[in-house]
Amino acid sequence: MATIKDIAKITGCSVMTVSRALNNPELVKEETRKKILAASESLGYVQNRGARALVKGCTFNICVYIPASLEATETFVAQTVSSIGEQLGKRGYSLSLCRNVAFEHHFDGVIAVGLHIEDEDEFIALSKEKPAVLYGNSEKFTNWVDVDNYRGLYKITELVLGKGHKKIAYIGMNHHARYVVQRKQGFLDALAAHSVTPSEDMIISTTNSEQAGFDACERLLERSGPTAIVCSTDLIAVGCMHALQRRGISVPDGIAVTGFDGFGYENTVFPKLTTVKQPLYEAGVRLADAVINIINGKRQQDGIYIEPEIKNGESV
Amino acid sequence: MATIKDIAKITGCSVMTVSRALNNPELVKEETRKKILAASESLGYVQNRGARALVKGCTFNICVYIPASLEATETFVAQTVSSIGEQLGKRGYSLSLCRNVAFEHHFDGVIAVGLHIEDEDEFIALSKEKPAVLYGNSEKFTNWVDVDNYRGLYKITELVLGKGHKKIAYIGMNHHARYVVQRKQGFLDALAAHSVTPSEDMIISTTNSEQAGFDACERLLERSGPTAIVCSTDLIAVGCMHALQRRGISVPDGIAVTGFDGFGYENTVFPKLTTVKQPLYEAGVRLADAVINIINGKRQQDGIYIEPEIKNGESV
DNA sequence: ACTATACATGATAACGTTAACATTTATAAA
DNA sequence: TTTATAAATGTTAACGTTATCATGTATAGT
Repeated sequence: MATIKDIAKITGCSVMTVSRALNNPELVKEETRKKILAASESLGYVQNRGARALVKGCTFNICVYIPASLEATETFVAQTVSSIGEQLGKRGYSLSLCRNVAFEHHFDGVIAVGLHIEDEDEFIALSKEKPAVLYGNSEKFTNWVDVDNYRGLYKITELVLGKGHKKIAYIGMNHHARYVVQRKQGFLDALAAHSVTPSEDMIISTTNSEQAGFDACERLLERSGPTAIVCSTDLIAVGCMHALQRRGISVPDGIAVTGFDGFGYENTVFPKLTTVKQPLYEAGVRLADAVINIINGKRQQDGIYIEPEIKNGESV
Repeated sequence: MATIKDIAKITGCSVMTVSRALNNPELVKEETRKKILAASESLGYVQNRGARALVKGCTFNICVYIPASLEATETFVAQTVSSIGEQLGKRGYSLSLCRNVAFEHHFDGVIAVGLHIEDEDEFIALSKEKPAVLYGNSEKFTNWVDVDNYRGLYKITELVLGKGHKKIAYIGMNHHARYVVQRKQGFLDALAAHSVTPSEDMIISTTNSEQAGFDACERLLERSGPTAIVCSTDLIAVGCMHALQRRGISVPDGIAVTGFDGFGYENTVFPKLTTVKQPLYEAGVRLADAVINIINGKRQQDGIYIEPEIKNGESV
């Protein structure tokens, strides 16, 4: 592998001039600079990040932390990681995936994906020492990027309301996470804004699975008579649609159904599910940019909400 | 950040002894070693990979190459990347995602995911200089890891045959990739092994989408009368099932359907789709291990086929 | 006790790069 | 011209680690 020494030898100038020509070209006379750039090109020179990191005191490596409880291959995790990786690559950074809080690598910054609420304080402590960005919103900490789950559900609920529905059920999730609360609140606030009073027995909390959606839907059909079911995830919505189909209730004419996520499942049901698409790609880009910006001395940012878009199917 | 110099100062020995205690503990007297390890622990020492890389002449960074034509967020790509990342992390390596052939980072090895056949030669040339592993099989190159698409389709076709089906249709793909051919061949060979002659008009090639599956199924129903449809992907299978449902043909009693991929869509149809699950997690682990093994001087390996498992639904 | 060997540790230089300061060369001001 | 200033380039040391060679200290064999 060619080094700046090789370039210096060829061009007859010092390594320092070569270093300058490559990193601060404005400090080098045009003639010299051209000569050096040409030599660099012809040798296929690639900067040795290890050496640069050593003297600069940074690593050009970003740690992506994912709690052990989340599978690396889960759609949400995988797509976010891959998107972060792409953006980091573009900006000259590499990525180390960490599955436990004992960080074994040196890194210039951390991105936490799917952080548990219990681990938030520890993460905040870490952020005092290193640039750290959180995927997911937080009240204790401003440095985060998140999909606006509240707005997403608000928007899709408005869409449902716009079709004239008044008896709207909600199938939410029952685990302890901020987005669970926020999605539900988006639903409730949209109803309130349109002066629709939600009835207690039309709001269900369950786990995020097709089966749970199926069961919840059955319960809804037995005890209440909704004309629309707003689901907090696509998996739940898919379960719902099967339950409806099984009873011969057509969608959307009998009952309208909506989802949330847009990971692909929305296309596999008939009719296609109207859902809110999580902009995971954009989230990855924003997360990567956010850490790098902080590393480069930009002030810690305020939380960024990415507004998700509605993906129209034919289920409303 | 603590360095081995700090540890040396505390323990009163030389940096070299510290380095040895951490990397080749058997070369250091137990008493000294314990003292050093304790100091290392208490200082929260983490090895500086940049410095180590510099003197060792390697980077502890692996390049993951994905052609620009593939989205980083595509399920297949994202899950593979994330899984590779996890395994690399475990083994002390970081990862740089590259979207073009001009590698801008130093790296110890490359993993190519979704390499185009046209780019194979270039990749082989690269593999002469650096450890390189290909995801996907190749005839020109032994260093690959792949899901055994042939076996997967062979197995699921046998499953269908085992239920007594003789008139079995196949909906394959029409783009230029080895796995496309291999899946189809798996289907054909399984039929041949059971002395079933495939009829020309029951073999269709189309694109990988729900709509394409739907259309292909309609065509099949009009001109031939299959009792089972083996699909080359889950998306296609899902399209098929909708077409059947639309015509009131029950699955599997009217017509049996199978898929391939297992990315989650198999659970979103009713009845659940019987499919072949691509072991993407395992593939990622094997790919990461393969590069690292080559880096560590193990002989270039022979191609590894990972046998995919059938995931039983209720569609056969 | 005295060498020969194994074991344990230390000193030095090197990896490729850049920061900090030093020097040279060119340009402008007097 | 001379001096002051700016522009361009060079020298040296340092970042944290390990390879290599050198040295010191036990242990065993005679």
